[in-house]
Order: sequence, then structure tokens, then C-alpha cells
Amino acid sequence: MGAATIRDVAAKADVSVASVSRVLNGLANVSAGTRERVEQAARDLGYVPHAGARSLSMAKSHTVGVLLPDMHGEFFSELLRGMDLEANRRGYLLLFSNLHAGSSQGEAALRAMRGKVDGLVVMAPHLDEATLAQALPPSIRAVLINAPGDVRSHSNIRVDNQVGVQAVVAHLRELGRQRIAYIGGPSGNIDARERGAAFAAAAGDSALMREGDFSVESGELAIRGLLDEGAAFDAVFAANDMMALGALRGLEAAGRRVPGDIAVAGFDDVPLASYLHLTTVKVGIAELARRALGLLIDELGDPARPLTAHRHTPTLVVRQTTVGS
Amino acid sequence: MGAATIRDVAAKADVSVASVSRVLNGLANVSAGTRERVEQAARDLGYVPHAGARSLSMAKSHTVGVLLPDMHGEFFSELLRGMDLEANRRGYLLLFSNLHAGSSQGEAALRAMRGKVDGLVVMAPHLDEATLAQALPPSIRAVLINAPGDVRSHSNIRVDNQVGVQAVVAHLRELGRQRIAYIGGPSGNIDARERGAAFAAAAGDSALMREGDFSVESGELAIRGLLDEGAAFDAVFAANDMMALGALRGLEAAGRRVPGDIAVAGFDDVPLASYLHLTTVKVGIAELARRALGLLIDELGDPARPLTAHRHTPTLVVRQTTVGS
DNA sequence: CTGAAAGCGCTTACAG
DNA sequence: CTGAAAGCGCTTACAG
Repeated sequence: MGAATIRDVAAKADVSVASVSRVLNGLANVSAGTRERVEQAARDLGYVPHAGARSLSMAKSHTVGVLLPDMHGEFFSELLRGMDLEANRRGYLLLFSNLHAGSSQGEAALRAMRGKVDGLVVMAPHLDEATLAQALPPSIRAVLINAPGDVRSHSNIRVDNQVGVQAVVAHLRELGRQRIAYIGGPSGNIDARERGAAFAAAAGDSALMREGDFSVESGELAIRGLLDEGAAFDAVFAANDMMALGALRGLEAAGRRVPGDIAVAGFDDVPLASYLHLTTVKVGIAELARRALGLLIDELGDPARPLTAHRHTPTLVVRQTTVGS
Repeated sequence: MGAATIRDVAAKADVSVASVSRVLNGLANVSAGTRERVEQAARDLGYVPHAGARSLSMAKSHTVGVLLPDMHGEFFSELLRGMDLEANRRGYLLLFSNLHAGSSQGEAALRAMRGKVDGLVVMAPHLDEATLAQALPPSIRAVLINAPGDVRSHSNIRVDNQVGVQAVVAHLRELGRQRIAYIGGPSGNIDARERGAAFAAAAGDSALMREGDFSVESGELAIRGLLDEGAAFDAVFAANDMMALGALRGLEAAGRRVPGDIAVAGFDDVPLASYLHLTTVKVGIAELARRALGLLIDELGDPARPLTAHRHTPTLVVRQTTVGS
């Protein structure tokens, strides 16, 4: 309600608002007496500076906008966790908005954020380059996570999908697996495309590829399809953990033993993967998110800083769905 | 960078800033010609209103602060999903902050948010009433989720733990289970306490109770302890799903059949629960969060609105860990 | 229907 | 070391 303003503090301490501002911001040029009186007054009034006014005046909000696609589960929470960690550490706040549905949603969110944030972290693996370029003018400071193509208008950081896929394929080969069935993600998703391409390149002609939509169900469906067709394969590699879980379920239902008959691997390393002993690729999404936000804050602090592009290297995590205990 | 301001638009359209403001806010008292020129100018300049300045001027930010404890996984993402849904629907933005560690963190976050948000949604099942009352003066509009005790300074909404616990116990009884082992959550958590009390009341003297910390590991540990002691029980009820999963794992390792030998139930209904066919209590956290934010926005729109307290009724979800297929 | 002006709560040169 | 004043980008009575 009628929260105290800087004027109230100034009046109570019998000084100018300029002095109050100086004291509260820890500037040096204030006499000890003034400092003392201002601090006392501020305490008495329970004064809390109005961050909105402050940021208007300073043209700096110490807030960054986070635009994320409509995500579920652990992936999402890990992402936010990583950013929150870094935001806390560096004195920033996170203004959040989901990027559901159409790109008009995204534009609306962007408009609503102008003047409230200093920059943006945008994750948009499903947006094409043109849409992105249009919605995000270079004048807006932003760091992109897993954005498609070679966007050069903003810094970006992406998972190195190729390294991850190669590691899995090499691992399966070492185990002597001959024929790997691959369950890909939706083709509208850049990570799905990269993983699929990397797999095709690594596995060669023998590739047995099916497409899912990143859901548990689609993974199960794909496996059932393969089994029904009588396809021969001794390993399954799904483009994400959820589909790998579906595959696991489908194989179990069909009486196939894992990894005895068929080895299974996924991608992402969601917490659930460790619970189910799934061999997978650990993306380290929290760390990736932390880096993205850190990068953005660095750029905000130094506008002359050149844009950069980063690859986040994932690591293979071997568990019992490939090397059964 | 030098983004266009309302002045630039006014100059370009050759009208006053007042007229620009009127047009952009859709006020009626503007001539068609003026409206047209302003809209054209705004379009040409790619003008986006400065939301920060707007909210300072209107003393309304259309943003609500979300203070959540340090949470992992699905619970967290569902919570945010529910709020985001409602925020989107009602034209609000969400300013996010984790409430890690000490209460000083919380106060810092609160200070940082003043002047940027119109109100708060606070989830603090681990804070005691005194701390909460001190950190959250009645002058700050807020809705509490699962707050302890009878805070009457703010509206609140809580899961009806008793109803959930009773449903599970009744279900197990109906199945003929005689002795239910209960794995409780950390006593510092209000939900854990409520569930424990409800269980003790429903199960009576025969109660076999152990305490965990809501983690998978603690659930597994509790079960191992019980089995090692040679305790007799034919059902396990864990205060959350994660511990129930730990119990499942512990039972499996010990060669006990579920639900043949021992029925298992959890609480929360995280997505993982459905994947593993765990009987549990569906809290509907997204819906709860949605209601909380909706309530807050209602209050912001009508300051005279009396504070209210709500119970969110959870529902029993029966799956194969109690009634095996 | 339109504009000049005050005000939202701060910060920051500029004088002194 | 201190204060009066202008300014951040908007909105909104108040006159006309």
C-alpha cells in the first residue's frame, strides 16, 4: 500500500533525496552523520527502494527474460534451475514466459517484456531461422539456446549432438552390436534433426530408422512396429530418454531381454534415466542453461563484447541397459 | 539500443504524446485521422511501449513474483506450468525467484522485487509461521501455497493431505492389507507433518512408521531397514512418489513381489508414477498453482476482496502396485 | 478531439 | 559533502 518512498526517508532524515540515494547506493561522498541518519530513517520506515523506478532511471533492470518452449518435466526444471543459480549469483532476476503455440505468442511476450528486461535467453529448437530473425532484432540483446542454423545476430550455445551420437554408436559397436535401430525425434526439432543426421552418418547403410515425437508412447509404438515387421536388430538408440523408456517398455512387453537380446540407449540423461539404469548421453542441461545466462550477463556488462557461438559437449553415461550387470 | 519512444512516435505523427498514448491504449476519444497517423508512425518506427515506464506511471506492473523453494523435477515444472497458463490467459508476466537456503535469501528476493511486481505467489512448506509473517507484511499482496499453520494475513491454498491419506489407507484396507508401513517426509515440511498425522490417525496403533526426506534413496533406505529388522507388513505407503519408487526398488532387490507380497502407494502422482504404474494420490499441482495465481490476480483487481483460504482436494489414482494386473 | 503539464520514484550531472 | 533540478518513458487529470 502506501509504501515509503525515497522522499519519506529524506524528510525523516532531514536531508535531500539525493543524499538518501547516495547513502543507499553506498557512494563514498557522504558524511558519516548523514549516512547514519539516513540509515536510521530507512530502517524506521521499513523503506525498500522501488526497483521499477530505479531501473527506469538507470536504464537497467537487472532482469533477464527467459523464453522457453512448452516443455514438460525434468528438462524444463533443470533448465530453470541452472539459470536461477546464475541469476542469484550475479544479482539478476528472471522474467519468465512460455512460448506456446504460434509465433504470435512469442512476439506478444517479447513486447510485454520490453522495458522490463535487459536481455533475453531464448530457447527455440522448433523455430526456423527466418521466424527467429524476425522476432528477435539484433538490437535486442539475447543468447540463444539450441537455436537452428547459423544465426549470427546473437550469441548462441548448443548441445553438440554429433559428439553425443557418435559416442553412443561407438559404445554399441564396441559391445559387438551389429544392427542398431534408431528412433528419431520430430523433424521440426533441430536437435532431432542433428541427432538423426549424425546417426545416419555414423551407422551407415545398415541404419534402421523410425521417427517418434519424443514421447514415451511414440517410442513404444516405434518398437512395436519394428517387432511386428520382424525387423532384425540387437540394439535400440532413441533420440531422447523418454522414447528410450517407451522402447524399454515395448521390448519388455514383447519378452525381449535388455540388454541380453537388445541393448537400449537414450539421450538427455533425465533423472528418470538413472532410476531405470538407462545408458544415455548426459547433456547437463542445468550447466548449459547456467552458461547461457552467464554469457548474456557478460554481454550486458560489456556491450562491445563480440558475439560468440558455443558448443556444449555432452558425455556418454553407461548403465545397465547396454552392459547388463 | 536507441529504441523508439513515445516522443519519437508523436513527432513522426505530428501529434502530442498524449494522443499517442490514447491511440495505443485504445481510448475512444481520438479522431480517426489521428489514430491512423499514430498507428502508421508506430509501425514505421517499430515502436514497442516501455513496459517499465508504463508500470511506474500506472503503479501497476502486471507482473507477479513467484517465490518457490528449491525444488527438483516434475513437481516444480508442473507448478510453473500451471501458473504460466493462467498468467498468459490474464495478461500477466511471472518474475521468478528460488527461495534457497536461509530466509535472508527470501528477504533479498522480496526486496529486489518491490516495484516490479503487483503481488506474490509464495510456496513455502518449510518456513515456520513466524518467519513467514515477518518476511511477508500484510501490505504485500500475496497468495500462499501450502503454507503452515493458520496464516491469516494472506489468502492461501493448500493440498488437503488428510483426504488423500485417508483415501489411500481405505483403499489398502479394502484390499485386505493388514499392516501398512509408512515412510514419512522430513518433519520440517508441513505437508510431511500433515500426511504423517493423518496416517497415524487413520492407521491406529498398528502403525509402522519411518522417516525419509522425500528422496528416492531415503525411501529405499527405509525399506531396507524394515526388511532387515524383519518387520512384518503387507503394504507400504510413502509420503511422496519418489520415496515410493525407492521402496519399490528396495522391495525388488529383496525379492519381494509387488503387489503380490506387498502393495505400494505414494503421494503426488508425478508423471513418473504413471510410467511405473504406481498407485498414488494425484495432487494436481498444475491446477493448484493455476488457482493460486488466479486468486492473486482477482485480489489485485479488487483490493477490497476479503482474504480467503482454500483446500485443494487430491484424488486417489489406483494402479498396479496395489492391484496388480 | 487535443495538448501542455504534472507526476510515478528513482539517479545523476551540475553548482556550490 | 550537499541540494535543486532535470530526466528516464510513460499516463492522466485539466483546460480548451
